[in-house]
Amino acid sequence: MRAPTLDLTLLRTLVAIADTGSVTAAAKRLAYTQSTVSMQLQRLEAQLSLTLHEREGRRIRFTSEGERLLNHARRLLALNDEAWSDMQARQVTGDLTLGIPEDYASLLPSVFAYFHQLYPAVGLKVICGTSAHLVEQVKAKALDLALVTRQRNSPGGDVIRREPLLWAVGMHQQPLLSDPLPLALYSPGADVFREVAEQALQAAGRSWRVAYTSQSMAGLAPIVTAGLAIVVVTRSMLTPALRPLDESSGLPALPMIELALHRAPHRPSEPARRLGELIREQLAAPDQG
Amino acid sequence: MRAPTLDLTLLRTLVAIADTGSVTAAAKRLAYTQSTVSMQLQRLEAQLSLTLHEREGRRIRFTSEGERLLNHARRLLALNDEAWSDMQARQVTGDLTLGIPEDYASLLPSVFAYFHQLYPAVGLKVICGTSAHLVEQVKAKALDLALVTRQRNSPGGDVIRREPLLWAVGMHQQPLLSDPLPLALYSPGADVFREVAEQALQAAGRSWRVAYTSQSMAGLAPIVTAGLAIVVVTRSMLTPALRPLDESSGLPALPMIELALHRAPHRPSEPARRLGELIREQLAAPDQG
DNA sequence: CGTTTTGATCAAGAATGGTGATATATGCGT
DNA sequence: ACGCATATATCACCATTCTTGATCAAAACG
Repeated sequence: MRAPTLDLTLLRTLVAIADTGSVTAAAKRLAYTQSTVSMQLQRLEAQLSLTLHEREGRRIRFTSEGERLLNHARRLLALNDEAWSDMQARQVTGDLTLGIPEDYASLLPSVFAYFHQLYPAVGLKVICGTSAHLVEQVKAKALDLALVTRQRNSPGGDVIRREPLLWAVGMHQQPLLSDPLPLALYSPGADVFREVAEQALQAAGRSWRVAYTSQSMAGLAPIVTAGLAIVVVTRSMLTPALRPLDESSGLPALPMIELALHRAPHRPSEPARRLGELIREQLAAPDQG
Repeated sequence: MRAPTLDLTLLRTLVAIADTGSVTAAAKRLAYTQSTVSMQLQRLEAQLSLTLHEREGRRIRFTSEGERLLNHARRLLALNDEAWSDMQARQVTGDLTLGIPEDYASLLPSVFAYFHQLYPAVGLKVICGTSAHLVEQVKAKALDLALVTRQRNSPGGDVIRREPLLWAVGMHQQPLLSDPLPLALYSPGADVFREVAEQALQAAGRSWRVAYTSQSMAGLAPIVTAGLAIVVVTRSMLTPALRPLDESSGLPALPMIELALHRAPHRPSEPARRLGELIREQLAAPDQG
């Protein structure tokens, strides 16, 4: 007496029939013939010695046993698919270099951790640089992927996420709304942040001066928290030391910027595809209003 | 490209190999030949294009992929087995009569609910009576099962559970320890409770009188809660209106009684077997100290 | 009504899975 | 070191199972 074991293939067929509502459609979806699906359904019923379906005219109706088995089947298949893709993921090997602007680093550690869990055999290297520079390196195939602020003049890549730009000032400082406005600028979007800010101010009839510049937010932090200038940041770059300014500050609204993922021009390696998908999934959700 | 589906049969042998630590032992357990199990393992590896095991000498070692798949396999098989037995349970049909002493009814409603969930197609009838009477009816095949207090003179049945007997008195009453002790007796154990109580009192050199009798605890409740007599109950029969008396009351300790399940003498019907097993499982745990 | 679509059934061929026999390797005792 | 006992891998063969294309019946549709 051997242990009773369900055939997941048959359960998948059952689910397909339920989803599509017809044997023929299920066959099409599963790339079987109609007769195969018909017989699979019978086989399943025979194995369980149960009646799973009835017909009223042409339409199929599942018995209560059928419905019940469908529940089991869906759970079982979900687990199967998860197991399968997990096992396959462990086979993905190779090396992979991703470029990001230094100031986006805070966005990604959880993604890296998850990626390493899924693909432990992939050697992932991350390098930092300005968006413009990274895009060049991707084109030169020095990088597999780069997650950058989308440049006006290099519109390639897929938009992963839109983020609002904000004016921000040191947490305990009053906004410095003097004229000209003292700006601190840095590089994550290379010139994008600067262009955007200057356009907005110009349109609002404000004058400004670039009081400080730096390669990264880290370099500007002391100046900004000291209240000597205001910066432009994305929402995800806000730290406890920064306070965003809303419309009541009188500063012009800023447009959204786009995070774009650039892929090397040749056919992407499997690891690169996977990481790309993961980044898209993980970063897609928030802030696209 | 068809949806990738694991073969649960192969996963089961994988688990068997892991459990037993050897291909041959796994084959024995699963009633396959050794060669079959060996090939099944290879087939599994081939389907996943993965190496799941290595050998060090004779001993088998699973690779990290193998271990990982084992986790998936165990979960998948657990779900499979649950699904299978659930589906099979729905096929169990028939009628079934269970006898219980009225005062055990409180013990069983959750069991009945669970039973009905598992075996919705079984018509379950419950009848009440004294333990002695129920045992007779089982012998006469008028009942399929009876859960009774085990009688000294009818020792059949399987012991499901042992329960301590307790002296109890109305919640707000002082114990009536007058001499002779006024007892209220009723029938769940037919004469068992009475015999046991009287023996204990006699051994302790106490005198007593049977102040009240009734067919069920319900009939005695007013008298006991009024403080006119003390009763003997099992722990599971305690209600908020009853207060158990411990050794400090000076009453002699009472022995345990046994709950026994009697089955009709002919081969039990499938529903009867199932309910019997369920009762055993559900009632087995507590109070056997 | 005739037409079309859908599902069931059947026979046949292909593919898969299990078995026994056999070869090979490992561990163990003398 | 040698041989024996036990475990595993491999192979060819056979039985069973699975899929398919063809065919038929029944239902929907106009």
